Amino acid sequence: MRLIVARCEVVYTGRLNAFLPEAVRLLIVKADGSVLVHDDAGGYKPLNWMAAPSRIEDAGDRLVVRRPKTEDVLEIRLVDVLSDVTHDMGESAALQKDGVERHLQEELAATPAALGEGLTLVRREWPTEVGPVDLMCRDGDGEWVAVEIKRVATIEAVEQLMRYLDFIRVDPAKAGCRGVLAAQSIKPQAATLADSRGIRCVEVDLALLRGEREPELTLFTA
Amino acid sequence: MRLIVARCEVVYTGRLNAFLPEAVRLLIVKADGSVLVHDDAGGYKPLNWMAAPSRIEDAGDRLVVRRPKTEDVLEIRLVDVLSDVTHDMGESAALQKDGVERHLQEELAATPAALGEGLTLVRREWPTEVGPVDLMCRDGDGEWVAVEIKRVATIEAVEQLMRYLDFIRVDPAKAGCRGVLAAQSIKPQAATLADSRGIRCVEVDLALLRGEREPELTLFTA
DNA sequence: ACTTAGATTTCGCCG
DNA sequence: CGGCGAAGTCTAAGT
Repeated sequence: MRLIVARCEVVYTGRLNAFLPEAVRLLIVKADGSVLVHDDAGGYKPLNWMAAPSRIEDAGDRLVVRRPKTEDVLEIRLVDVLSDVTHDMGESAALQKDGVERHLQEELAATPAALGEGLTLVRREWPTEVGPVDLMCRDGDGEWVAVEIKRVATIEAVEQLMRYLDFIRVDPAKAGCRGVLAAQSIKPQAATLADSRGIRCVEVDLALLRGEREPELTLFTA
Repeated sequence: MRLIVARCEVVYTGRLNAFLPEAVRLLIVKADGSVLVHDDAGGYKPLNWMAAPSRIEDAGDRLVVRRPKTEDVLEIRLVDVLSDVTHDMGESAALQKDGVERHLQEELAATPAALGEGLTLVRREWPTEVGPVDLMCRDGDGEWVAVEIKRVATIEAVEQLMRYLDFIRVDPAKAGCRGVLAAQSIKPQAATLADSRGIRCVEVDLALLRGEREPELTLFTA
């Protein structure tokens, strides 16, 4: 990894055109060819960048980064190099995560009643012609219930569930299938659309779900 | 900006939990308190990070970054510091972009006739219950026309426009409202779906639109 | 290889 | 400040 701190000017042309006037910035050239231009503020997104794979042309006072097979070009004019060091970073190690949508699905699959009275799970990832439904359940009356799960539910989630329902209901045995949208957070306009489509919304909390199952678990471990 | 290259272990807890096993990585501490943990490969997204504003606790062999008012905590255990330098970056300079959807919308708002014979603009960002329509126009016969604008139009764009139309047409005065999808590039599947939904597709070219109005208006033609 | 959907999405605008 | 939509989205998984 090469780290350059320099007064520079940056031009990107490709899917759009972008220009950075002369200023002091951090340039990162990664081992795989990725190039990042960072400011001393702002979020994690670089001001400008080029993804790997790339071909880098280093003319000393000018770095030209091209992405093969595309029109993308990142051109960095180095006006004043304040620092230029290279580090060998050796072996890497992958990130481990917990708490993403899949985990919410696991908890709800284990406790479908949290989504409504008398709900029982039939299958996770129930396949339809347009993709898998997160949970397929039946309610106390034996009616089918398709559940779409999101961490944050937007209008897109409602449309996704509607697509599934359209195909599920083609089967006469499931013509009365209901839809439930479950999420940690549901956007108001998503709720509005869901309502107009006859889809019920349920806000759920992952920590709470895990906490609520704990007593049952202690019954067996005690 | 502080740049640390170190063998380290990183734990994030907040919206989810994430863990990075011990390895050599680049740590960036920006002037505004943002902290980024970068690997020597991969895109511009850090493996782990914390956005500003943050409070940083530096115990030498341990950096603890907290985000006030949230539960977010980023904890970095420094096992072996290979480099630790700080640079004063001085004044910043903002990024200038050209060619995004907004520019396309501006041009089409100024020249709605490019979308069809006799079209006149009524309003940009016309509000509906499920979001704003990019352009609301009327045609030569006085009929309403809702326009959705994209840089690249996919099936999603067609569904988005259909969503708007469903709500717009509830008003009897706009029951005959037509839909037009305008984009620099329209995916074949999107065009097919649009056709089946009675939505007209128009491919437009930003440079051409500008050329028709003011030949030398773009940022980087000089 | 291409498409689909998630993301600690981030970012910017507008209320 | 929150909601909504775009993004050079990126990225990983399934087909």
